[in-house]
Amino acid sequence: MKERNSSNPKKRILAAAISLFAQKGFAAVGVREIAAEAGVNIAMISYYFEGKVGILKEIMEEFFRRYFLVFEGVDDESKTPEACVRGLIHNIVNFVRENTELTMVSYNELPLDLPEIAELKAEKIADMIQRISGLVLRMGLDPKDAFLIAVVGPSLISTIFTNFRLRPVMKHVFPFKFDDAYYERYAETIATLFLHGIKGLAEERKGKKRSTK
Amino acid sequence: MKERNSSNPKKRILAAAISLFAQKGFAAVGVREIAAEAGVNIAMISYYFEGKVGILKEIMEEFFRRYFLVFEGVDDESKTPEACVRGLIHNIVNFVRENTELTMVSYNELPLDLPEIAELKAEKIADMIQRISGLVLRMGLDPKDAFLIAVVGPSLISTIFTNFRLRPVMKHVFPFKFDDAYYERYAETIATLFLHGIKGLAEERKGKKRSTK
Amino acid sequence: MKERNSSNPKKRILAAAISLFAQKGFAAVGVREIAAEAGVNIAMISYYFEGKVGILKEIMEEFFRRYFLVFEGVDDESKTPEACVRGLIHNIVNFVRENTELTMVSYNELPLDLPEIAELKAEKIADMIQRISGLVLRMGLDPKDAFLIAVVGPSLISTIFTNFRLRPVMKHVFPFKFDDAYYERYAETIATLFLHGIKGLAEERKGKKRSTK
Amino acid sequence: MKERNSSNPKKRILAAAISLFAQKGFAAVGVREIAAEAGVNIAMISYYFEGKVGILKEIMEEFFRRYFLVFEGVDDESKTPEACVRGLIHNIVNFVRENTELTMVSYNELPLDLPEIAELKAEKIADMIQRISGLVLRMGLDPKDAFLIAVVGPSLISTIFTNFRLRPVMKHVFPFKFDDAYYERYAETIATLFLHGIKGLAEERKGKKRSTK
DNA sequence: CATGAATGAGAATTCATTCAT
DNA sequence: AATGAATGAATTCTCATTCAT
Repeated sequence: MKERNSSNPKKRILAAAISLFAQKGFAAVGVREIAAEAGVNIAMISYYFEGKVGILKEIMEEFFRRYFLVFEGVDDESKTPEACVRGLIHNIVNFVRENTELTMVSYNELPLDLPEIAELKAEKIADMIQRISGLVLRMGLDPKDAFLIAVVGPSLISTIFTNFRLRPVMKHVFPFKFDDAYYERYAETIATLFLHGIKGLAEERKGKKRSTK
Repeated sequence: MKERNSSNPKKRILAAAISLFAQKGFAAVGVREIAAEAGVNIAMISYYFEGKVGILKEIMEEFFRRYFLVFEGVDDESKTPEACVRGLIHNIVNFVRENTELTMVSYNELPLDLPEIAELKAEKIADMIQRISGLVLRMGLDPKDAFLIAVVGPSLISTIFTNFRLRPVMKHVFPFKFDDAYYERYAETIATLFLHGIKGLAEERKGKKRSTK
Repeated sequence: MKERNSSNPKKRILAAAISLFAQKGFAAVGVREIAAEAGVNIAMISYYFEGKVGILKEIMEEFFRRYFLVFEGVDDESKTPEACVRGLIHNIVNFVRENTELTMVSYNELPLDLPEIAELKAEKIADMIQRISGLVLRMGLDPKDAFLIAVVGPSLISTIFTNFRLRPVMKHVFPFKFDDAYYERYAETIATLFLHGIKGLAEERKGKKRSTK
Repeated sequence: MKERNSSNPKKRILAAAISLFAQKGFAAVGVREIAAEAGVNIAMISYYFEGKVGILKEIMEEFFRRYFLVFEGVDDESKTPEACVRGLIHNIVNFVRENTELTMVSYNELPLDLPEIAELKAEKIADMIQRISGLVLRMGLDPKDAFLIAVVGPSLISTIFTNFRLRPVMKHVFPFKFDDAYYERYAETIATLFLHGIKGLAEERKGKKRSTK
């Protein structure tokens, strides 16, 4: 992903930081460590990023920039809702697969209180929620039912992200081969899980409405 | 939960640390900050916990100790599998609700590479997986299908935990009142979501088996 | 020597301190370490010795008290000077052998600037020099020749003490068995070395005096 | 020796450390004290030496580097053994005179157990013993008699080193003027002492051999 | 652009000592 | 006589940043 051996020092710093942040968390990594890993002088970090948090900002912006692309073109009117959801899930799985460390850095830091990035986070999160909600709507849930949307959307995302997030501690317990076949089957499985789940929710909802009439 | 105004200094340190770690992450919190928040001398941290990581260790051990209790008595033979799962989900939601910060500290640090707690994590994770898997089995999935179990179990847990984990950034977007009614409905909702989802997976599985015969 | 398993806590502290100071030097040993080694509560050190330096003071006083006994009764008029010197050297070797750690602690700290024990050191050193000088005199050197006495006395002492002092680093280079036979031969050897050396000095001295007449 | 007012911060740190270590011992000196004495920022100590023991390592390496030079060219075949020994003793006395603090720091720390420098010490000691032994051999002792060599060599060295080592506590007792004349006479005196002593040992040895035949 | 040196604040930890019990 | 808790200062070391070159 990020070229670690690039001749571009800024890219090397970014690549080193992503790798180290993903492994240890932002706060636990020092600039000296990043500079050493990137093969760059320490002063270059302030020069290019105006400090350590500057790196994190660029990382998170890059993450959301790429992440949002996943939602482009998914909501295709010509396809059935089910096909849309299956396609989206495949795309997200593939996205995280191809941007694992970038995603983990951003996802791990999301709930932590770091004043310097609070604004950035708020802005991106609002954007993100809007996109995922739009899609869940198409899957048969009543648009007026914000609650279900607010439950199902994050549940789907957290399911996928957490699969990667806890990989380091889980891999010793679940000895799967994480190859193309695994991810193909994984995406299919959670698509089935959520599509049936959503259908169940929608039916139950209808039943309730009728009974309350 | 943890008494912040306890006369017991060790408990005060633990309470202060849990709160600060949950807010900023373990690495971003200093011992001076903890000591100040707990109203104790800095040296007391080494005295009681033998260093900063000692606090985290006790926190994680306490988390898992309490967390494992949730699974006790859930697998009741006299109840239907559906009732068991609904009960478990309620219990987990209530557990996280009552131990939010404790849970978040442990859950946030889980994927981060902190050598001093690697062993502790590995041990607890293995235990945890075993318990959750046992329950998923009862819900109608074929015991031989380790893959589905390895997908559904973590998906359920991550859904609940992430609901709390991303609360700080989400609360501005979803302006619900997080009261008893909310949590009641939340637990019911994801119970329905997963029960229908699992049923869907089980049926699809049967269909495949038959077609491959 | 010092009973490590004594029921007397003060003696246990002293024994532990002597051992640790001898190994690492006074400044490098902490009171907690001493207390742990002695199996005693930390507060007992202040209670019995009024602080860490108090232990060192008692150690040095004990060392000099025992060391001075070696010189008692050595200067026997009925024996030849040579016999006196040989006897003294044997006694010193045996003394250091039986009080190795006690001696090393005191001897190692001797040149270091520790204000609290400066007075103690000055007092004991003056006493010590007087005793050794008296003996060197009997060995044939002119009493008026303070210079020779000031050279030979310390040379003899430093030879013996350093043999023990550098034992830890030397033992890998000189693989002797440090048994009774070794020490017997060692004492004989340096007695011969110094007796012949002193005789040589005395003769040269006479020659010079004559030539300057 | 070490320029204390050098513009080179590393040299200033080294000079300050040597002076303070010689006075109080390695363990009793803090890095803050060294930094203050050297007029540099505390962080520079880690920057240049990677910690406090790093300073000691460089000091000891520098000591041995210089000390070994003293033995170069001493073993001159064209001179009598006596002349060689007298020359060596002069050289050692002059060396310690010109490198007093450097020597004292190294010599004082030699027997103390400091794990970080254990390897360095072992290596240098082995080297040192070899050099001194080679010279003692030339003085008439039987090369097969390792015991005598192991006694006489260290005795000579410890005599000279201890003369400097105990200077601080001795100077009040022996009110000599420590000028060129003193050191000249001092070197001559111990040369005579050891040359006659060794001759005595060699003769006695021969006598024993004959009597055992 | 890039570097090595330098800074001052802050990190975690340990120190010897004292206190109430 | 003895303890465990507690203190405040001091320990070494590392932090992110900046500067002159």
